Amino acid sequence: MVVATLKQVAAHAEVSVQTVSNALNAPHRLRPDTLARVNASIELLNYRPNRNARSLRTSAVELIGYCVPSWPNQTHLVMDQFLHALCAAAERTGRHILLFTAPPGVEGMPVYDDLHARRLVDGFVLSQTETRDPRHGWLKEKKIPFVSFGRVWKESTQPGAWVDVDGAAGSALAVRHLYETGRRRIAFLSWPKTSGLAEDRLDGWRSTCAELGLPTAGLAVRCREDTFAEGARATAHLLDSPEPPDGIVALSDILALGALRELTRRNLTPGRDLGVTGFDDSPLADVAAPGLTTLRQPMDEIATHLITTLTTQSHAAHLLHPTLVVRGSTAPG
Amino acid sequence: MVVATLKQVAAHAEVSVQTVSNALNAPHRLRPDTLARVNASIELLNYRPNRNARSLRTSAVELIGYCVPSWPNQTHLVMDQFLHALCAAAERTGRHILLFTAPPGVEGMPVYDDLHARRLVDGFVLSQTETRDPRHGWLKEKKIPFVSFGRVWKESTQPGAWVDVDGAAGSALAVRHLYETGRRRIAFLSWPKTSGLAEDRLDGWRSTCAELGLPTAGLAVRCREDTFAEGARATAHLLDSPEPPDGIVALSDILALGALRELTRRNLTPGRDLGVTGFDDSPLADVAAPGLTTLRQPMDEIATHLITTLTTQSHAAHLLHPTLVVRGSTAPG
DNA sequence: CTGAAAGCGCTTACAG
DNA sequence: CTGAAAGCGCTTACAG
Repeated sequence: MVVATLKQVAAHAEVSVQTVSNALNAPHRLRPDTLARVNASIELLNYRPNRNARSLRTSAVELIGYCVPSWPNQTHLVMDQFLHALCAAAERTGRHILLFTAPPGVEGMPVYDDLHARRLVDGFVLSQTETRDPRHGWLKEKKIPFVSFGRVWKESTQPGAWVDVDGAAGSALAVRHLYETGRRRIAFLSWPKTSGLAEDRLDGWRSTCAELGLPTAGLAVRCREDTFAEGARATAHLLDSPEPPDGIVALSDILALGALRELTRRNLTPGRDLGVTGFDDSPLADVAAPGLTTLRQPMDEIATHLITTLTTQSHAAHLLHPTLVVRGSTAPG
Repeated sequence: MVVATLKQVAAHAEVSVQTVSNALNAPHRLRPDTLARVNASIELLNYRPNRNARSLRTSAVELIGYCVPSWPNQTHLVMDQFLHALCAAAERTGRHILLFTAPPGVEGMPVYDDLHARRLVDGFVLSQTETRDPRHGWLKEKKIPFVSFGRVWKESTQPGAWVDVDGAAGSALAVRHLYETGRRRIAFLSWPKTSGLAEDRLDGWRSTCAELGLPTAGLAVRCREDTFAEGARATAHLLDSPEPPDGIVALSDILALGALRELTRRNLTPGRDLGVTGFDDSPLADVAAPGLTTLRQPMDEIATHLITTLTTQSHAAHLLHPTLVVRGSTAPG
């Protein structure tokens, strides 16, 4: 299919190519009648500006790189939600998302560098941020634009802009909700200490319990990995203790589902006998009987902040708040 | 960050830009010593070819468009697997995936057209193919390159190339596996008739049951939507019938999980009292107690075929085979 | 095997 | 308000 060029439109409208370019990029510079004539030609010839030519000239490709994560042991159940939100937010600014794969950590950085140097992307959205994530410093030093979904934890400052969801606030919402439904011994299912995300959410649980005068000693359990079996194992451990909990805040929907499974196995009814909450409002939450109360991340808000922060090259930091989606797993006890 | 250009490399190596370009794109044309000198300069100056300039000249962007799906009621639990495989396959040919959003059906076609006309992408990978999907014909008529993941069902021929997984073969694997573990009344949980995917898998169930001399009458249930609750409802209906089944092949992991829930609710043990299988090997399959036997789509193979078919512009059709992943839900009865 | 030149389709100062 | 010209960084026939 052959497409019209600026030159052809100019010839058709009997103006210079410059004027057609202005009609597109700075219409206020044209006299109304000229603009109308040019627009008519554009319409008639079904003209679409060649983005490569534009990018070559302006050295901006309007493409944002995003590394598609692949974890062997970790499932990303809300990735489709995130990607859709990110894509929609990018499109609202005339941009698009370019997907790529790269090894994790610093080993993947040459891939980022290459994509940027070859002008395939203007910058990057980072996610799956890890403790002392090496990517941020690396990109900053190379002066490659980026924004991070997730903080580099336990650092007062971190290189570059970031957007994140307040995990401690999430735990607080969960604990208070369980408290309001009558729970007084609320446990926490966590991940290994290496996860900053886990520490943040754990802190929220601990401080909120303290505020409400609830016990925490012996009620935090570390799971080895984010699996159903680990959630069940940790729950079994808690239930077998001398003073079992009546509420469980789990760090993820998967751990929470593991907890639900263990309850069911012991003929306990989630919601009635024990309140359970998860994190992320993944599709799982709706699938589990009797529905999992969970913390939803504001995906559209996250995506919008990521894109605007990246494209304005601001060094902003946005800490957003999750919301609690209440389902059967925390029916009043 | 300022990057070196071809011109600068040429000056440094004391050759013409043409020779540097050849060193990159047709190294065999250079004398070995010239090539070595040019490569040394490329290395030294850390030269990376500007892709926009290249694309402008060759009018190929090496980018493949993929529309990120968003369903209100349908969860796509293996999308991260699919996207990662697709991305990796594209990169093996020096290409990348560009993500975009578009309204479903024919209303979204102007978006596809625009992306192609503005040279943001060379072509498209279509997924979530629907019965009489209007996109295929539309793209073909516009001569926009594409390949479809999924057949336009119930048509002997369809516009363009496609790759798909044989759903009937999947059902056959599931039925035979259940048969081998002692099941003799195998039911099928389906979707509404509008889904070609559902009809394909249903047919496989029906014909394999016939081959094995198993009954099918009254054993196929249509679920209204792909939810946990619908799977449970259909299972309840089957279990309440005069002749309840001893095996269930579900059209999706979600329906299968619904079935498992209903079994558990009735104090039946999946695997022991009834065999249950799903489709897709989503993360759910590993999460459900006691593990869901399910049909895995060969993601890497799918992705590789999609990319090579699209980039070679062939009109190939590839029907791939799923594999059965056996877990506790079909433990011998 | 190597080089000079044209051109891909835009945008951007700069004149008029 | 409009236009002629240069140039973004490559590749591609075409000579030599």
